[in-house]
Amino acid sequence: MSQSPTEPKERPARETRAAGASLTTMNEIARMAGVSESTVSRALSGSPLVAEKTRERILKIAQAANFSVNQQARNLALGQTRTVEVIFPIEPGTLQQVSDPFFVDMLAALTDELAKHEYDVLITKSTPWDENRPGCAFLGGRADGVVFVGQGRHRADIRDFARAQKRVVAWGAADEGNDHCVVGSDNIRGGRMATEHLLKLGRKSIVFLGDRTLPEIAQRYAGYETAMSAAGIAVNDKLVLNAPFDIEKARRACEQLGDLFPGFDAIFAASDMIALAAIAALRDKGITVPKDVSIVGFDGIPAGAHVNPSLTTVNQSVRRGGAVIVEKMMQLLKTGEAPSELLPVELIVRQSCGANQT
Amino acid sequence: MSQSPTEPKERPARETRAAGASLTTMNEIARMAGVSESTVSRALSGSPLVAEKTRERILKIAQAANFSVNQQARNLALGQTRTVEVIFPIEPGTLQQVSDPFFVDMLAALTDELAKHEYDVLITKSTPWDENRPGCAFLGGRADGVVFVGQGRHRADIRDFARAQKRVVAWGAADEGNDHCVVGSDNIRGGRMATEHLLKLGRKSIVFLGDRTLPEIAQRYAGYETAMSAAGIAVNDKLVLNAPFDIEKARRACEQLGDLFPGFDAIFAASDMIALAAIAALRDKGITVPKDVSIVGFDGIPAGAHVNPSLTTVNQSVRRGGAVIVEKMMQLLKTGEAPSELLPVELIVRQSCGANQT
DNA sequence: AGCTTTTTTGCAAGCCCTTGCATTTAATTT
DNA sequence: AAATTAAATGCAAGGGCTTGCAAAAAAGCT
Repeated sequence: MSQSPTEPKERPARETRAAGASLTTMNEIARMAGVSESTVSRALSGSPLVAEKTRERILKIAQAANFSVNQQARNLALGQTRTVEVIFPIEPGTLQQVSDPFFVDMLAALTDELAKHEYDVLITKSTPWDENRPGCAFLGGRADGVVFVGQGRHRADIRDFARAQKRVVAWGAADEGNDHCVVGSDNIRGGRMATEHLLKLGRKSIVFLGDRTLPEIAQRYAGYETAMSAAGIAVNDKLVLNAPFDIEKARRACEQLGDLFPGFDAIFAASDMIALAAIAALRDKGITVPKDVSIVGFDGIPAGAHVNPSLTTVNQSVRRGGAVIVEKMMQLLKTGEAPSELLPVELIVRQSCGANQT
Repeated sequence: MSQSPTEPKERPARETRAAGASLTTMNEIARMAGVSESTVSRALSGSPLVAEKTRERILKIAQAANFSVNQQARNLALGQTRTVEVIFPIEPGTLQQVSDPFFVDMLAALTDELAKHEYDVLITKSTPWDENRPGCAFLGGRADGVVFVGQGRHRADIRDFARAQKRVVAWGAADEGNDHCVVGSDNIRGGRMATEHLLKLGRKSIVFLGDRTLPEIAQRYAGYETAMSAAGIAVNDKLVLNAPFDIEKARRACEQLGDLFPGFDAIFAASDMIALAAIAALRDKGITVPKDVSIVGFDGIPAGAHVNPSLTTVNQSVRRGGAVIVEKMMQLLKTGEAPSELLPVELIVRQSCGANQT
């Protein structure tokens, strides 16, 4: 029995189906239910175009067959992904910095908020402008938008990227140059609050500890500077020290504090982890916090309340930040644009500044 | 000019293309290059079936058009996703617990390792057996496999899930009952090491602090028990205290320690965060660590080295754990099975146990 | 130049869904 | 009961890509 040559020959189905994945397809469900694929699709997606009786029957069958629709195919058909990519643009090689509890909290917040909108979260370390890894998932059509958690040194890159690809929201320091959406804490104000608090406690020689090449930190520094000059105190360059985020490196950077002492009586640390490192370094030299030196940190990490001395800090509500970022993203996805937003910060006074001696 | 009715009518293309997404399709590139879609596909994927000259031409055009292939479509065609879902099966509502630096480090490790294999990472909070959120992405065909970071109270659920869906790797306490792949630290050994260390320092009344309903913690407790009875000391039930992971709650749980004192002279805390909370709680009562009470924690969080007193702890290499998990997952994806593995732990002696008085 | 062999290309089916429109079936109306 | 309207279903095209196989083009031989 030879088939006519124009008739397509039966081809053995490629055996590609992943072992654990949904074994059934809509097609099979349709066959089982004795209806067309379209009806199954509509039944499952709650379309009013299908009779209630039919829907129930199909639902039952689908359930029994342990079926769940293939989102990949569904999204392709719908021209969406229901996924947002979250990028941590940090130095390649080490993700250690992420240890900073800030990142987790942010990630948790983003995950929660996006889940509310039924969006998935795709995590990436490689940045889109990374030479070696050509594309981020967003560009590969695997995400509807991108969130940059922190702009770090990549501010210009992010700006360019955002300009080309729309649908970008970044956490960090807003900047007139951007026309993309940036959500961030009011770092300037936070820096000022911290510094003013130290000044109010009678401290005069305040060390600034942080990497000012990072825009967020630069802003915190700006606040510091403002407060100092408002108090009529000239900033002493010797007291402005570079300290990286990574706690190990920060600890090493803080070693020089010993030599400086007693040239200063307070520290404003650009992050809580840095504050922790500084306290440890001072302790090594026999310098006591807050007796000899007052310290204020920045971030409000949970552990800050439980260390000794407990950390006075400028708290940024990461939870809130995540919520706002997602809000902006949704707006962006819907309307095509979203304005930047600055989030308020608050000073949490605990022991390390010396205001509360317990 | 009327069209014949059998001829499909021109239909306006649905305008679904996301604004920022790859604007071009292979089709367009093909047209630009004057070749067929297949040739473009082959050219871009490095097939040897295409002439080098043609490939270069196409590559150039694609580059100029800022084209990148739509992974969603590609993966659909290939019957894969190149994505692994990472689930944190923690109590719904709060992801706060994730603040525990352990989770971030783990996530970082997983992301890094999976990236090496060119896999993406999808984060989920909702578990597959969650009533309200019917399916995890894996079941929706959006991932090739699932990693559970911690089994928590869901051990049975995870076991069932793993049995039904293959391609599951879990971090946590291995168990004879499982036939799925579990990677975890040697918690029993770690618990024993910590306890033995305290005993060696001459401590006798050792508090165990942790939630033994969690299998990982139960194992750490088992190690504690073993060490105690090996030393000929009966475990005093009054000294076994329930403390949750969350640092705030742990702190509250630790408040009762004050009343117990001086009924004990050491603490083995099931996690570093709990240890931190305990130290803070003791300090409130005027009890000093390590003078009055020795403490050993578990995890090896980075900040542990920099707090006061610095934490003696059982360190588990999360980095290593992540690498092994991914290794297992790859094996699972390839061969369909992978054996469980137990990872070694090490004791890091610092100040909180009193062995090192600086 | 004519034929065989090897390279390159293109065709079209398939991955698993969604959805506009035509068609069938059921419910109403006169 | 016939005609009209409404409700439920199916058909087939389409989303952007891959790939087996057939067809075309180029290369190698005699």
